[in-house]
Amino acid sequence: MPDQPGSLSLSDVAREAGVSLTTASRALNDSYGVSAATREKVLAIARRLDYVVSPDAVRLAGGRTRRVALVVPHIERWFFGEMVNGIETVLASANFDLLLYQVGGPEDRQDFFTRLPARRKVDAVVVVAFPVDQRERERLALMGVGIVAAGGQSADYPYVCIDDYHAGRLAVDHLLESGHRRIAMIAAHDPDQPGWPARSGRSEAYVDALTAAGIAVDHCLVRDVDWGGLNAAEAMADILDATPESAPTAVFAHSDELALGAIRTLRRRGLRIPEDVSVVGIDDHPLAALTDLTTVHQSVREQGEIAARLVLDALAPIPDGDAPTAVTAPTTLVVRGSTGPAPDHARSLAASSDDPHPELAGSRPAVPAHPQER
Amino acid sequence: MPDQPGSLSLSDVAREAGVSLTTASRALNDSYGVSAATREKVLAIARRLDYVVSPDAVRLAGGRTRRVALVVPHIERWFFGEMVNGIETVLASANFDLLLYQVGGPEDRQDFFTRLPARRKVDAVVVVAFPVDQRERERLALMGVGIVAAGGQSADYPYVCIDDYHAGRLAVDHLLESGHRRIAMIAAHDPDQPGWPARSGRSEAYVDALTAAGIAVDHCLVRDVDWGGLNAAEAMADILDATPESAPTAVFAHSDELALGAIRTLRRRGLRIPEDVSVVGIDDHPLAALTDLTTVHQSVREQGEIAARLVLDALAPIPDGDAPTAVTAPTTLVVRGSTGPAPDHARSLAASSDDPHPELAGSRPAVPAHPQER
DNA sequence: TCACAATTCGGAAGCGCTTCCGAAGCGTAT
DNA sequence: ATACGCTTCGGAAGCGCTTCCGAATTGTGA
Repeated sequence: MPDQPGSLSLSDVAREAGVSLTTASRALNDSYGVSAATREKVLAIARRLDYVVSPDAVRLAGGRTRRVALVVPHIERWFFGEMVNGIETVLASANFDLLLYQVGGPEDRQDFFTRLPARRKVDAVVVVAFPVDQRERERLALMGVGIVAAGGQSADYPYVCIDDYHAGRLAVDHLLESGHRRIAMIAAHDPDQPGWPARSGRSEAYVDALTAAGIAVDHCLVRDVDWGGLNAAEAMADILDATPESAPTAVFAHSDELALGAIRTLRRRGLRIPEDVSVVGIDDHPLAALTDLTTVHQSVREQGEIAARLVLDALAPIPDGDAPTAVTAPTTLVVRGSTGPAPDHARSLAASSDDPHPELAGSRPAVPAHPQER
Repeated sequence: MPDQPGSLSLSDVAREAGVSLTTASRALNDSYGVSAATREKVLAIARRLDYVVSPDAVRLAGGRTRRVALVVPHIERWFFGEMVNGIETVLASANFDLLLYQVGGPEDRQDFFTRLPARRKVDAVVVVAFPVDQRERERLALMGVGIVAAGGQSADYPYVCIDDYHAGRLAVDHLLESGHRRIAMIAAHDPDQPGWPARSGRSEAYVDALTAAGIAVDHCLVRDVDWGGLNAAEAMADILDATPESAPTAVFAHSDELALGAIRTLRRRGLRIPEDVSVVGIDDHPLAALTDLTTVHQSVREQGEIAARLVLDALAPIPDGDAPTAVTAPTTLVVRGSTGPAPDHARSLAASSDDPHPELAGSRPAVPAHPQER
């Protein structure tokens, strides 16, 4: 069976150009050992005939595949999509193809690492935001290709990620500086991703920041939920229920999506944001801007681009010794309308133990805090 | 250069098993012309040696690539991510690999269709939610492989999509039934996707629904913006500014993200949702549930799965004549908290021409309309 | 003018696999 | 016992390309 209907081969081009297969090949690649004249002739013919090499043949004959595998948990989630976006952009412009492997649930995962479907198919693999354990690392090694981690730290591979601790501090310190003392935290772990370390960096930041401010962490204010806004909403309700007399005046969510969930619950309880409680997330999800959410910005797309460059470096014929092997992307606090100063009475609370927000039920709506709105 | 470091070839397996290359190959595939005994032996050896075929060699020798190209505009957007998710899931379980091509802006597009980077690399291509024009269709045809369209209607290829007109009617009729007469519409077109027809189906529905209700469409209430929540927010402000004495009591947004943008503007203007104005979107984006947005649900993931099945059908050795060539996925109205009955005075308006919402500036916040909250 | 080097090119092997076709090996009917 | 058919297997060609190595051509210095 021919390579593909309608495709012609290099030998066709060679014949047409009146040169040998060898020369044609060289004209198309090497460009050494071929005179400029013949090279031009071959190229012209190739173009005229609309010739396209067969990547499989190239590969078989000893070349690289020019393919890289992308292993990503949930392509439909903004974070991963954005990451893939960045990776695709630079890899595509370097003429690499992307093989997408979605490895979500535990079965997927099991299957992926045992079958190793990308084996013999790619020059490198980038693992997006997801921790690989020892056993999985060994399987991956079997592929015999370079590996880079994007969106997560890794001791074993070159990686790009943010400093989760720093991001957490930015968020929590912002709350602290606004006078908040009772700060809740909603952390999340992906149920499919046991032991994702990123979260713990953010949690650590929370603990440290409070401690540094002389505040004891109250475990009634902390929840760790499965990923998802709805779960965060529940967690928020939980926290509120657990602290009827000492509700938090602020909440630090590990991600914007969680923050949005928390906000829903707060609103439904008649609490105003930010007058009654401030909320801060992490990510700067596009919807954060839309919902006026204060957050910690990270450029996921750029991280993707960097990851791709890490791949390219690793694949370079003469590995660049100076090429970075680990880069941490910057994060910055973006203050929007969901955070504000702590309610006055909350500062001098601790004595009165009745409903801290007796006036809320009938309170007036938030004054539009955005005079700049067009 | 060997196929890949550490990989052994079929001939290694054959030698080890004491059979010929031919037999080994047959044992691994055909399973015909080989006795059960030898087949088992070969399979056992292959397993023991951890043998993996070289897909490139297979391909070269005449097989299929078992790869399909995915052409998608913006992988980071929920809709596309979800679609890819669905496609990946079924294609992966059919042992196909996915080549991802992100074709966003016009340059990308130009480049993709002229270079045709997927040429000679795949057995089929699925074009996600994006209209290909005549010239592009011709280029695509050059690839000589099957093509299916996902998330958009196409006269030329098998496709799966929703009935945009129907979805639009569901949304607008819902508004109408709630007594709204002044209904704004925020449509969006992707600046990178000239002439996306989906939108027009939704717009048509708007016009038809109003007409059927005996309402003339007021162009002051309609805006067509570039894709994005922020743009929708601006459009909403525009509409409000343009109709100081006859503000809409409802808005129909072509997508949830647009709806969220509109909501932001409404809230900042001190308007309550749904007491003062109702908002309905389309998609049932995960955040719609979180933000209590009434919307028209579509299962994008399922559409992806269906698209993948269309691909599989097209690739089947004996094409199934009964296989569907076009399927439209169902849509259903999901009523949440962002829509409600039209304000009383709006129904008998038309006479008084002063500010229709004089009391809004100091109005009370929305009563939590969700007693079911956990 | 001749020897020799550099340049430009072609022959052929081989990458890992599938598959056509023919060769054994075996059983059964005559 | 001979002939024939079926099953099981191997040889070898070929998929489209790269690359080693040697041949032909051209140019250079003496």
